Amino acid sequence: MERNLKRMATMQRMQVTGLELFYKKGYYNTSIDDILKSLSLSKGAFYYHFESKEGFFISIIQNLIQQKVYSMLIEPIEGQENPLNIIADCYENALETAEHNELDYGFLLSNFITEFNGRNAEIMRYLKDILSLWEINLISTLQKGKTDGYINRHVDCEAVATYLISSYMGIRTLMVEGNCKLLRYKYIQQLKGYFKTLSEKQLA
Amino acid sequence: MERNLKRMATMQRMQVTGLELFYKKGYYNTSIDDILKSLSLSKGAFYYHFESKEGFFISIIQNLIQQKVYSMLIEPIEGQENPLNIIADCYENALETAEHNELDYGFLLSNFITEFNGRNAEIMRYLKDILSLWEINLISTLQKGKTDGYINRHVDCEAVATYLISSYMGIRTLMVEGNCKLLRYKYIQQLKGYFKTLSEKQLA
DNA sequence: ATATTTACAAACTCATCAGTTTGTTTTCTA
DNA sequence: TAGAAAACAAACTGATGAGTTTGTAAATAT
Repeated sequence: MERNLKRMATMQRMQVTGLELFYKKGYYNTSIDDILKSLSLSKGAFYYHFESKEGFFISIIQNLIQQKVYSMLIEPIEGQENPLNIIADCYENALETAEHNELDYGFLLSNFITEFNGRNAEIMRYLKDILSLWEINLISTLQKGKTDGYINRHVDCEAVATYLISSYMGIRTLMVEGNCKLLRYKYIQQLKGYFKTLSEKQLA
Repeated sequence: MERNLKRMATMQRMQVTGLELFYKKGYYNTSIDDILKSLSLSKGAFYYHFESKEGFFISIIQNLIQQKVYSMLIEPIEGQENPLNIIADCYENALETAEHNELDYGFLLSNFITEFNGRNAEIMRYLKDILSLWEINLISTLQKGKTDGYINRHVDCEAVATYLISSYMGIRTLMVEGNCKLLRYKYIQQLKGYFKTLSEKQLA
């Protein structure tokens, strides 16, 4: 019993450190040795727990990235109030987190999609699945917003979801350089302006 | 005289093929040998013309990427008409190009910024400069739109420029997977809706 | 025509990396 | 408490990659 716990602990240590380094230096530019060195572990330990570098990364997607995207970007959006307000708050919150250099999992997703596109179809599948999950949830939240009278009935919810995800990824790419705080402010300001066009009671 | 011409031709062949492969497989995941093999050239040829892989890539930025971003995304925006319409057309045009898998240099920029962020400060500087050029041009075009009475005077042009660049990068990231044509349609549709909030004569 | 520079080719160096093998210690089990 | 399985460590393998060295044919200069 105790053994299984230790096993899980070691695996998770590797995954957490692995994700950190993959994020900082990129997957292809990070060696297994880099990860092991920063943990004072050996190759033997790694290949005892994981079958390959690719398998290791897939386990990171499933155990860390997917969960975090869900808890930071998907789950907070569900609610009874005006979805446009909730989404704006959620985005602002996520971008503020990103500002303090903590891991932003929405950005991670976009980062890795960029890195693996055309290079590893297997890993791309897993990443795209998370993206789809996010998209589907946005769409249904927006549609509920229609039913509840917050969003104009002529709005194309799928298009809005696409636009929301793309602009989020884009602003995060921009935030890697320059004044994050200012960028976040500008972005949220424009986002809210955009949301007004979707609102049921459009301003005159 | 003839010699210099040959020199330039060879260098350009390397740069064009290099960019193509760097784009497809990523910088760190593409070896000099990959490029040389597809050109039937040798290491000697490469290191005769370029001092290093990094120097080679910087020359690609300066000779190919910068020029193309300018000619595809910056220069077409200058004009006397309503800048919002021109920008929408320019974006639609660029996204249509991207759909047919031709090189989209705006996307290239965002791609490489993602890849080099935190990994190569030198190259990042060059990439960020191009981004700034784009941004500055967008801002001044939008401001001219104010003067000419196309854009509402309360609009924050810098914020709009940020929003425009970020959403473009984001939508291109999304377009690497799934239905490009549909994505483009949705995106342009929402963009135009957003533009209405910036317009001088707001719809009732 | 000869000497020299240019524009490469080919083979090599040295570091790194994913994955293997073998050996050792710790922990659980019977 | 012996033995077996688990959880590693350490050294190795084979491939690849950036950059170097050496050699050579053709173009150019003198």
